[in-house]
Amino acid sequence: MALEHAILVSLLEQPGSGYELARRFERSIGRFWTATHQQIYHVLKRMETDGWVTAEAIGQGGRPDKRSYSVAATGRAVLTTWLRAPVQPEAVRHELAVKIRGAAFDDADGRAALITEVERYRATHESTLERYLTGERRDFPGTGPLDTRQRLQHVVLRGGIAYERMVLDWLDDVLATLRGLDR
Amino acid sequence: MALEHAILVSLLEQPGSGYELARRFERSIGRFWTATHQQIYHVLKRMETDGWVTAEAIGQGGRPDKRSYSVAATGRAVLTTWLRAPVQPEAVRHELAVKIRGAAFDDADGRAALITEVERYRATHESTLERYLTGERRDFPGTGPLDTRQRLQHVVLRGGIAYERMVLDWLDDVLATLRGLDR
DNA sequence: CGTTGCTATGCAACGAGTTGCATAGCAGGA
DNA sequence: TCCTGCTATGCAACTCGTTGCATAGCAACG
Repeated sequence: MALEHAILVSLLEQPGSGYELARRFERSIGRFWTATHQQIYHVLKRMETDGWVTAEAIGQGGRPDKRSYSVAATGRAVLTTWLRAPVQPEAVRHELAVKIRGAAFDDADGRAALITEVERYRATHESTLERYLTGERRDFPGTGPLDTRQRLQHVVLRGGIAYERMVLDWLDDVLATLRGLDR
Repeated sequence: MALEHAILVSLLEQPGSGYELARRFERSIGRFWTATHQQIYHVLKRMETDGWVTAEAIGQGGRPDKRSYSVAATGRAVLTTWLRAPVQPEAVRHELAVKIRGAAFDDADGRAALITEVERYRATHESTLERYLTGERRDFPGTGPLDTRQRLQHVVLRGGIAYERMVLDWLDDVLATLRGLDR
């Protein structure tokens, strides 16, 4: 429903091929909107048919052609309309929370396994936070004024950083709680 | 893939009908796993066929029968296996973040509309936080010891509270940033 | 020289989840 | 009395998204 719009924003920031978009979704955009390359190719095809984007084939010698996409006037209009529409409430899916409540119906062994899992999970969030902070130091060193686009990118990144810090604090709380149960 | 497990946890906490489950998903469980009544009825049927849950028909005079579900031994075993499996990384879908980055490609009018939207969005999160805090005061007043289930429910609720507080802080940051652009 | 991995795109099949609609009786308010 | 809303379940059609697989050439490593 909204992958189209995430793609439009990404292509406005920088035109590119489906493959390049897929890589951006693994990095920058993927912080707040995930998508596989399949889904991206599929949606790009439809967007091209509907005239939201235009494609330019770029030959590259031996390799298969690259199709570089840019946003067309129709796509820009669609995006503007969407931007002014109400924000839909997010569909929350937090598997770990389900597991924690489920741990009440498992034994001490199961809870020990969950503690190990939470520690592993915590480590991935810790490295995510590191990555965000590295990116922030690189892109927003605080020297010189920022334009509109950069200021908006920065505030979204700050959201990601705040989220990761909150998660890490909560996971410490979870670990302390789990460890306090079987003792 | 994991709605089954959320249902199993909810039914272990308290057996009930599809309708009752749907209402729980609007309230308690829905904090970290959303589902419509359609999806719940569908999955319950399959779980019954697979022997994960058993249903008991409860006649209610004139009204259609209620089918109250309980977790069977197979279902408990399935849940235990799942609880010990690695936690899958969450698929993030944060529409507002896409809109904020997209606002760089809209004009001042569009950004003014976005500010209004963010304010409305902020108000819904504020009332969500209020609801959580009210529930916390009611269910965990701090008098007397808690059993395992309650302690786990409380730590999940604390996660929800921390999340809402983080969101509110971030939305203030977003509003300040948006207001700083066109001035 | 073979294996691995990267760029680059795509099909086919499936599973997950939403939306609209339908039924049916009861309770309560305008 | 009519309308709204709640309990209680379900079908049908659709969209969204994932998974597995396939192709194809090139570069780098051992």
